[in-house]
Amino acid sequence: MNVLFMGTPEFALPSLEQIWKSQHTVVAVVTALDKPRGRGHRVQPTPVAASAERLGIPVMKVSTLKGVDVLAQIQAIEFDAVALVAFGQIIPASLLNETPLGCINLHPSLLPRYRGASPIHAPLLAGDTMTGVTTMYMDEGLDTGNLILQEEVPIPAGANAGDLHDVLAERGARLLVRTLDDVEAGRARRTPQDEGLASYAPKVTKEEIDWTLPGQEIVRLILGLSPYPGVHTTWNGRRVKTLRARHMDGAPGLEDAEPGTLLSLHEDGVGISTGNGLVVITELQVSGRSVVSGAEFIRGFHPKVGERLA
RNA sequence: CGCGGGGUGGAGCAGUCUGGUAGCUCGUCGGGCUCAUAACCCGAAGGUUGUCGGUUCAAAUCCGGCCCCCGCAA
Repeated sequence: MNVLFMGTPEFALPSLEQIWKSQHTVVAVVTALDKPRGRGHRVQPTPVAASAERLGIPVMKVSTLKGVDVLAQIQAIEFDAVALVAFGQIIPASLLNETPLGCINLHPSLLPRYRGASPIHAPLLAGDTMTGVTTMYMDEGLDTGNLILQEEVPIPAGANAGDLHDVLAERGARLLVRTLDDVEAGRARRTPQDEGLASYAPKVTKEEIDWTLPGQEIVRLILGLSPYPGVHTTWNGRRVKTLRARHMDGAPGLEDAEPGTLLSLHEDGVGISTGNGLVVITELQVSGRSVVSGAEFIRGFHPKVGERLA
C-alpha cells in the first residue's frame, strides 16, 4: 500500500529503509526543516531527509503540521496510511481521522511503560533487563494509542543507550513493516493500553558524575545516558566523557578511599572509588580526542593510582 | 563567520612554547626462560610526523592555505 513516512532523526532511518524495501510504497517523506546544526552551525538536512533523497523519495520539510497550507499539501498526496517514527510533532486530529488506514507509530518501549521523550534511556537508567518495541494507532494523546504489535527485546549486559538505540531501531523497523502488512490485510489488532501500568520517560539531560553515589547507580547513569546526552567527569583538569562502565563490589583500599579516587588499573579500564563499591570505566573520551577503550586510555594517557576525579 | 581540542610506525599517547639524528605504553615478528602463560628477559621489523607552500644551514617543532576528525554549544 502507499505509505506516507514521517520522521526526523537517525532512529527513523532503519524504518524508512525497511519500508522502502518492503512490498509497500513510500510515496513521500515528511521531516523537519533543514536547520543550522552541528559544528559551525551549518545548515544541514535531517538524517531522514538525507536518506529519502538518496532513495529518490519526495521529501516535504515542515516546521509544524498545524498550518492549513501544510495540511493541504499533505492531503494532496495519495496514501493509505502514515508511518511515523520519532517525528517529534503533534499530529492534527484531522490527519489522524482522515487517513484511510490510520496513522501508525513505532515507539521503542513496551508501552504503556515509558511513554514520552526518552523511552530508550529510561529502562537503562532504571536498571531494567528487558525492553521492547511497540507499534500503535496514534490518537491525540502522547503515546496513548491502541497497540498493534509489540516485541520484547532483552537488554544485553553492559549495553549503553547508543547500543540499545541501534538494536531497537532495527527491531522496530521490522516490527513496523509487519504492522503495515497486518494493517493492509485488515488483521491488525487494536488493544487499548492499560492506563494503570502507564509511566512516562521525561527528556534526559547531560549529567556530571557525583562519585559519592553508589557505584551501581553511577554505572546505570553512564550506560543510560551514553553517548547522548552524555555523562561527564573531570580528570587532571580535562573534561572526560564516560561511555561505558561496570561495577565491582569490593576492592583493596576501597574503604579508606575518598569517592572519586582512581584506585586501580584493570585490563579493561580504571577503577574509581564511589560512595559504595568500585566503578571501572571501560570506555571514555577526553574532550577533543577520540573515544578510547579503558585499556587504550591506560596505555596512552598514563593515569596514575591516587589521582582524583571530580 | 558560535567557542574549543586534535591529525606523529598497526592502536592509544608524548615531543611543538625554548627548531638540531622520532620517544612512551601496547601490538606484531624472531629468540630465550618456564611444567606452563595474556607473565618475564633479549632482539627485530614497521614513519614521506594529514596535505600544499613559505622562513631557515636545519622544521613534527615557526608562518600561511587546504583536507579530515573530535569536545562544547545549537
